[in-house]
Amino acid sequence: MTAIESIIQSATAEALKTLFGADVPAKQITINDTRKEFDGDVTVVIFPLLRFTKKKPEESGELIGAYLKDNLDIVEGFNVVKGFLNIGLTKSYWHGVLQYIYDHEQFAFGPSGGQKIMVEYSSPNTNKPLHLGHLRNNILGYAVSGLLEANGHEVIKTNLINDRGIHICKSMIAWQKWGNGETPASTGMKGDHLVGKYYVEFDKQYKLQIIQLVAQGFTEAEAEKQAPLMMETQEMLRQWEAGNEEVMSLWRTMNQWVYDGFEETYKNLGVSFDQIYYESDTYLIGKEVVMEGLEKGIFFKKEDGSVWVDLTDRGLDEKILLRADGTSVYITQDIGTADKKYADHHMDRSIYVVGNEQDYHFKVLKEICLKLGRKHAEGIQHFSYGMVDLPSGKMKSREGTVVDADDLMAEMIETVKQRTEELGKIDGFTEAEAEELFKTIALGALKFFLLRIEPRKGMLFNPEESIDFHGYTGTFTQFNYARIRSIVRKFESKDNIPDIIPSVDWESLEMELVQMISRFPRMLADAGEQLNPAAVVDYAYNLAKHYSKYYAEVPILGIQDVEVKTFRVMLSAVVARTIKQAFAIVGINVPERM
RNA sequence: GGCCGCGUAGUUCAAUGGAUAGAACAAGAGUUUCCUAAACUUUAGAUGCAAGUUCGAUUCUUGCCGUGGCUACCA
Repeated sequence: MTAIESIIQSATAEALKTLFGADVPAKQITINDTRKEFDGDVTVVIFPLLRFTKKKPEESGELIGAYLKDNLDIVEGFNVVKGFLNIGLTKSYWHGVLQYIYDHEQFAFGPSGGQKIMVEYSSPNTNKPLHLGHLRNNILGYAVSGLLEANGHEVIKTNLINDRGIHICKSMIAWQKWGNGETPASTGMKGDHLVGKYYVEFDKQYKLQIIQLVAQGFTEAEAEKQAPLMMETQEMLRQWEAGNEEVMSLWRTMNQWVYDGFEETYKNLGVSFDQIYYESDTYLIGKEVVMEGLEKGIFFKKEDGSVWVDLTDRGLDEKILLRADGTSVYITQDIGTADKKYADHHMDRSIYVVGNEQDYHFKVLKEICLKLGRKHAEGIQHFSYGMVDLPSGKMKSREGTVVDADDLMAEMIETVKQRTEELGKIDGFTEAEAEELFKTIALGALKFFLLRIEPRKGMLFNPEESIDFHGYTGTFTQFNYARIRSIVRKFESKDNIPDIIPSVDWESLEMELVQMISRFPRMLADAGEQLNPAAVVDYAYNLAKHYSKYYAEVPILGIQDVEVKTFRVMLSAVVARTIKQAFAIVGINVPERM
């Protein structure tokens, strides 16, 4: 089905050619949806065309409008307001659109055969559990992946686990000293939380040592370096790099606890990965690449033996790639991982879902890969999103204001349960069905809340608002889906839904709904191009909102006329399908009853 | 200091350079013999400041003010 936009664009270009002898590329012609307060369905913006028509806006509009009416049988009429040519399309055109959409369930999705795109998201450290910030990352990463798939791209979802380095050694040291052999099994604690507990314990004890040392006359900086705990941790890191079996064994054990914990969280969240990379596997590749660059003279060595890259010609600074002692820094492993990812998949693009605090890091990474002449360099794209703040301010682990991901999900489910029971919404549900409903609503609320804001922007997470069920929420959208399903079930219990949508007169709300649905493909394409799941969520909500008004004002099953009733049910079914599809793309489920 | 973002109703968010800047929450006033009231209707309320480009600027440019991030041999 050709989009109405391009039909009008081409015809307008044709009109300009015929009437004024002007060659204007069809795509340059601006087409808008006609604003509600004017008559018409689509609008051609005439102002930019005046230099071709050499006439006043009104006159130009009239001439082009007349041409379109004469040459396009789907044009029923037109009017010109200032520089805007509003075009009304025939009823039979819209009826045909609706029938087409009804028949083609996948009408909004892009054709397959797009690019091969890797999306890396989540990428946690293994020293503590996931928190609210990770939640935004995971939900965005999953949604962006779905959005790209919906646009016909092949997506490889990956997770790069940051499983080595000083942070995990801190948890290990603390567990050795004060853990008393605790395990997830012995404590009943989720593995990631158990390891996180010892990370916190380390920090506590470490601070005490610093205070003591400062009291003994050391400066703060000296104390931080010389605290026995820190010395021990650094020694452990050296032993890890040397492959000390005892250390490796503890490392493997504790990391496994964390992986098991993460897996549970991912499962509850409903996100997944096609491949998991571990930094412990890739950081050595990074070192090799750096040495390669050094040999080729792309990088240089300083007197102390550290290796650097000079990016001043690209407007950036010099950046260290290997420490003087030969150990790698953060970007070292990223260079290696980028190589490995490409060797594994040969993708066209590689998207990194990482917070905007690392904007500079990814600029540097891309420049380095470019300097190295890597084929994958151009395809590196940092999907940068803003931080999540709380009403009380920034989340700070030191001040214990971090919102834990598992706790948050559990609390939201509990709130949904209470509210749902109060409203008597689960009469006739089995216990399993009820549990599933609570989860669908709670996670829908959470995901909608995190996705509704444009990724680039920082966001405020207000716990009370996030679990609000009214207004601009996932719950409202789900509710309208469930209402439609209820109607369709009732209709189907008595009548069959035909293949052909009855041709009846439309209410204005029905016309609005059809037009909204017809914009689904364009919305998906735009959102996919801009990597903006917020647009998808916004679309689904708006469709639900319009339907809600329709539902309140227009009787559906209550109407006598069978044709009208059937039409309304079929239109409703298409609305429901669209809401479900839009939500599914960004990872939100919908309930059949609620 | 330098670099990169962001400033829109009381609040949280929208608006490919297009018409009278949209929602939601909160506040006020209403709606249920009828398909799920987790609903609907309705009132009031906003582009930080100053220039510039343009037929037209919330959008693009510059300056100022405010705010956040980066500016680690942390990740």
